[in-house]
Amino acid sequence: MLTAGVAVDKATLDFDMLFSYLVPDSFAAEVKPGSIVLVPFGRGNRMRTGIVLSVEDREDTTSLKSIVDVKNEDHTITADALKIIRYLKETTFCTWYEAVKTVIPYGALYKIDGDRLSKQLVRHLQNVYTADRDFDVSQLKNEKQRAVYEFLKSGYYNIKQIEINTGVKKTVVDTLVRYGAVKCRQTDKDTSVYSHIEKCRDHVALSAQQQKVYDEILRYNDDKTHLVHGVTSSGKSMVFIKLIQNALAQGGSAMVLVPEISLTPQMIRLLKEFFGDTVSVIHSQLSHTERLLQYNRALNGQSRVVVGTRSAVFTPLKDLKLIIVDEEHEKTFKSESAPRYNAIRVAQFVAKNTGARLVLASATPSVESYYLAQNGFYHLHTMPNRYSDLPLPQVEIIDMSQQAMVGDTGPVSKVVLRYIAENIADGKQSIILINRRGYSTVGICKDCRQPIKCKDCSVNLVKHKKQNKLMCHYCGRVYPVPEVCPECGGEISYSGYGTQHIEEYIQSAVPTARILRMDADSTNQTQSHEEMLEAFGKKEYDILIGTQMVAKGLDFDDVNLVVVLGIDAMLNHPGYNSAEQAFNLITQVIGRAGRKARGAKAVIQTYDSFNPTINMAAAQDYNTFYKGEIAYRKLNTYPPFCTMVTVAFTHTSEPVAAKDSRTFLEIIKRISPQYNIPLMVLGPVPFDVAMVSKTYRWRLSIKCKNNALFRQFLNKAIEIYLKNKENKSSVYVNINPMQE
DNA sequence: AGCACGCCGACT
DNA sequence: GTCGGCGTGCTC
Repeated sequence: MLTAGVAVDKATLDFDMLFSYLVPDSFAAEVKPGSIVLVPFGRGNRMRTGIVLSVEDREDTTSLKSIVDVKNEDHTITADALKIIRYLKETTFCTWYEAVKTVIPYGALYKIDGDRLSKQLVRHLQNVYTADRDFDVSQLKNEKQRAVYEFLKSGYYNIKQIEINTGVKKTVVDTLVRYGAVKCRQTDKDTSVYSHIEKCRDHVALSAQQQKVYDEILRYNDDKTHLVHGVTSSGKSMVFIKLIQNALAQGGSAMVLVPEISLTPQMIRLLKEFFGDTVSVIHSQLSHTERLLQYNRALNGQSRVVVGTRSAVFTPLKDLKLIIVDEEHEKTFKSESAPRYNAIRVAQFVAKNTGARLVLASATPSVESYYLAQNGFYHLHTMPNRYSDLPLPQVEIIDMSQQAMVGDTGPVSKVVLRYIAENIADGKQSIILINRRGYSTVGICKDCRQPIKCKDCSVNLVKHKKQNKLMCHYCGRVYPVPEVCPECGGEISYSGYGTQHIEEYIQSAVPTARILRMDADSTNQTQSHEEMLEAFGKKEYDILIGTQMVAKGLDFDDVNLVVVLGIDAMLNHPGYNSAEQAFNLITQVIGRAGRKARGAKAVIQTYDSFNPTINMAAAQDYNTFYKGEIAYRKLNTYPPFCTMVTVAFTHTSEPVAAKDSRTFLEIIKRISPQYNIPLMVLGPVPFDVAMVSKTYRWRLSIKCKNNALFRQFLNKAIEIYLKNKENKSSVYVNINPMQE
């Protein structure tokens, strides 16, 4: 009898497996790996969706339930996709269904409707409009019609784009179509803001430095990863373009992974300009429809270039020849929810499977990548000079305790305020980095000295002035601003500076400044991040104030001053890699200045002016930083000299989470001798933020060598833990987490 | 995660 | 006697 191995929805780690179901004869032709099926599940035989991962003929089929309904999308799981699903399951300790849903754009397309799977409303097509140039404009009746007609002369746009740009409703467009003034056609739905950019460039002129790196990368035909270490503004992007051209010329395709789509508009624009509509933009915000569309475009060879965030690594491009990971040090390439994969590791797996070249690039490579490159595991390519041969900005470190001694106690020192004013007077722009959003970062009672905390999370609430609310940055819960201390009735004093407060402070010190604030709160109001960056690029603002999102990959000609505020908190953050994170952030943001002109300046404010990390970042001295950091990692056995594995235990009761984590430690102690693997276990300890959304979190940190035997050992320990019903906490595993 | 089973106290 | 609260165990 024909049976299917099915990954079932809502299975949890403690009973996850591929469940075998009978394939009824009526479905025999339809059921294959990749099929979406409806299966009875559990005692109540309630219907659940599942995805078929394997089909086999079996003798003994007694006690198997049968598949009730089947749907096949217009794609099935490719052999490569199946490999990736197994890879995720094997290396990230996730469930089968989590792995499948991540790799393939399924799930929300069908809903359970009795004993049937029914397709939800899915639209692949949309109407786009353009002006008919042969139409006699004098026939148009009014101003609105003329405005729409003029706008549509520049290309094809959908209704939403027309509305945004002309302020006109659909009826006007319909009227124009009836007149014959505007032509309408149906196209694949692509809501990307970049969809209208057409191919307009072809020729790439490389500098000697760029050409050398390009040639070197192509010279090797082994399967080693390449690492390009190029200073900020060294012109890495054009090397990428030429590499992609090379891949396409061989009939292949290419993938570009970036940390965050909305913050890399310049990279996307560049790709669109060179490769036009063969480019697909993929990110986690896509709707299921769009994701499926892009997936199929890749599968059938319509898109040859994919640019996207970490999930784009799963795109099934045909004849993949090249994967580029830009800003490879960024922590967004690591997923912090299940499946907790690292897109760079997945890219290496994909590259190995497909024979594609993998190129990682950064001005500040992760310590791990650089170590591997230094030791011959990666090919290392360096670009030490800026493209324009302009010098890096001159960096000044301002000691805030010294400033305080001379009576300068503001959050932004008087020197910096003067630089800002001077820079505006010169017609130049400034970027100010303050890595905390909100207004005041802490409210403390003057009587009982207790900070005001979230009721559901163990973190201090942040005051947001514009909304006049206290907000929890962990769970998002919003509180009214209390008149007095909720504990003792004392007076509350708010302190600590977030982006909103700095914006207000600088505005009052430099009243004429046109300030743009960009952080997680500023996005969903009137402008998207893309639009904000575009407005700043058009010099509609003098100053860009923001969190770390202003540090990434931006390329503006007229930024001649960069200011780094509040970096001390980041350096003091617990975790073995806090120095690396701070070094990268400072170096990257300093690199935003002086990209097209001389005399650029950067300022770092700190209470710790002798801090070596700050000084090395100020000197843009990656190599010295790396040497110190790698020595520290080796001495203390931190990555890359081991793998850090967090095993987390979560429960609504803190003592239970604590007890269960201790129980797990005992299990590890008991069974590890049988495996004979090197291990170092730290903890259990509560997480740095012990409670999030009413759930307490404890963890063990294991230093190990992450190989198949270790994963087998850890799976065994988890199995023993879950088998004992006295253990109540949920457990999850995170391999090399980015924080904690 | 659900869901059903079953053991217990409470109540017409 | 039976209704339902929640602890427990199972899911092809």
